Formats: sequence, C-alpha cells, structure tokens
Amino acid sequence: MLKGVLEGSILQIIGRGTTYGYEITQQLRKLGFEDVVEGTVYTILVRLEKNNLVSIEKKPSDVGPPRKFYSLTDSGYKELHTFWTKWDFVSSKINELRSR
Amino acid sequence: MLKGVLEGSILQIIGRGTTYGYEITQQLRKLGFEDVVEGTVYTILVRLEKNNLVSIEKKPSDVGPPRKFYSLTDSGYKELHTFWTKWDFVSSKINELRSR
DNA sequence: GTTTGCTATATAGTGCTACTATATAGCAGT
DNA sequence: ACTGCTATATAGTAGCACTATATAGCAAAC
Repeated sequence: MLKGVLEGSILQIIGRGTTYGYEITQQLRKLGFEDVVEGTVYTILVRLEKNNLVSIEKKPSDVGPPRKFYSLTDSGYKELHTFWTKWDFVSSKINELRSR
Repeated sequence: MLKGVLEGSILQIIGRGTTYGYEITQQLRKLGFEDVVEGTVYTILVRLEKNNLVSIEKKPSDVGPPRKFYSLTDSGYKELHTFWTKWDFVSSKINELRSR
C-alpha cells in the first residue's frame, strides 16, 4: 500500500528540514508506518541521490558513526510538488470511487 | 502512484455488481485513470481469481467474443473491506504528514 | 470480400518499488 | 567481553503495474 507514496513521504520529510536516514525512519514510524525499516529508507535515499533530488552533507555524530544529512535540491522540490499534485488527484478519485 | 490501489479499486468496482474485464477498464478510465489499459486489468483479474477473491461466469455477447463476468467471493468482500481500512489509515497519515 | 473499427480476452516480458536479510561501524554502559 | 542503541550499506527477492503483442467475434463501410 505504501508503494508510490513512501518516496514522496521521504521527500516531504526532507523538505521540512535537513535530516538523515535514521531520523527519517524514526519519523515515519512515529507517523504510524511502524514496520518501515532502515533498509527500505536507505535504498530510497540512494535512489533520490542518483536522481539528483537531494544533496548530501556528512557530519560527525556524538552517538554513533557519521550521519549523512540530506537536503532537497531544486529538482527535489519540484518532484515533491509533483508528488502532492498526483496524490491529490489519485486520492480524490479513490474517494469518489468509494462513495459511488 | 496507482501501485497498491488499483487492485482494491477493481475489487470495489466488482463489488458494486457483477461485471467483466473490458467494462472495468472503461469504468477506471471514466473515473480519471485514463491510461489504464486492458492488459493491466486482465493481469489483475487473473491474480484475483488465483487468490479466490472472485468467481467467474462466462456469457455470450452480442458485440464480440464471450465475456467473463466476475463477482466477489466471501474472501473478496473481506479483502475489499481490508483494502478500505488500509486506505483510510494510509491516506490519513499522508495527509497528516503534509499538514505538519 | 477484405479492410477498418470496436468489443473482448490473454499472456510473455519488463521495470519500478519496497521489503528481507545481513553486514559493518561507532560509542556507551554493565 | 557483551549488550544495546545509533547509523549506514547493499545484495537479493517479490509484488505489482505496465508494455507489447496476439487472438477472436462481429458489424459496417468501401
């Protein structure tokens, strides 16, 4: 069910402010997507990077290995906007289907 | 973006009344999912049948080859209900993510 | 009478996305 | 040393939708 929306959700989270993989996972879990695991998030982050939707800055951490902080690029913001447009369309259509 | 919701949508359409593949495709297009093609729908119908979510009755047609009419089985109705429960959950969480 | 067009089903092959499983690494407390 | 939390990484797998193509029945047009 998360297919097609997880990547958009991660873009949205990064768009709210620079963050890193582990924290993104925590936020998704807190939101309610409790069985999202690190592996899933990291593969998506690699894909986002490959598609130039995010930029990366590596910073040391007090509590573990260095973190890779992600920010949206211009393309990333554009893609995020596209995601919400699609979401609005699909979700309204699905709700329409249900009510008829 | 339709990943994870197309199958549920088809279950919903069948649940409203016995229908066949071609008509389901037309309904999805009319709803707004205009680039859904027959091939996609038929593969999903085959999957639904394999999972015992639908039952089939073949009937002749005036305008073409025989149609395969699909109806939901008990499992199908249960699955449809599960789909809407999941949809409610995911869509509310996505909207929550957006608004924060 | 064959060509075009709509209805209708079928399926092999492909690609994208998320999930599974596992490995590695840093640091802190016991 | 061991456990536990933080944190990144990646190879392999599976599910789902999409692409492309084939087949078939019928009707109207040419």
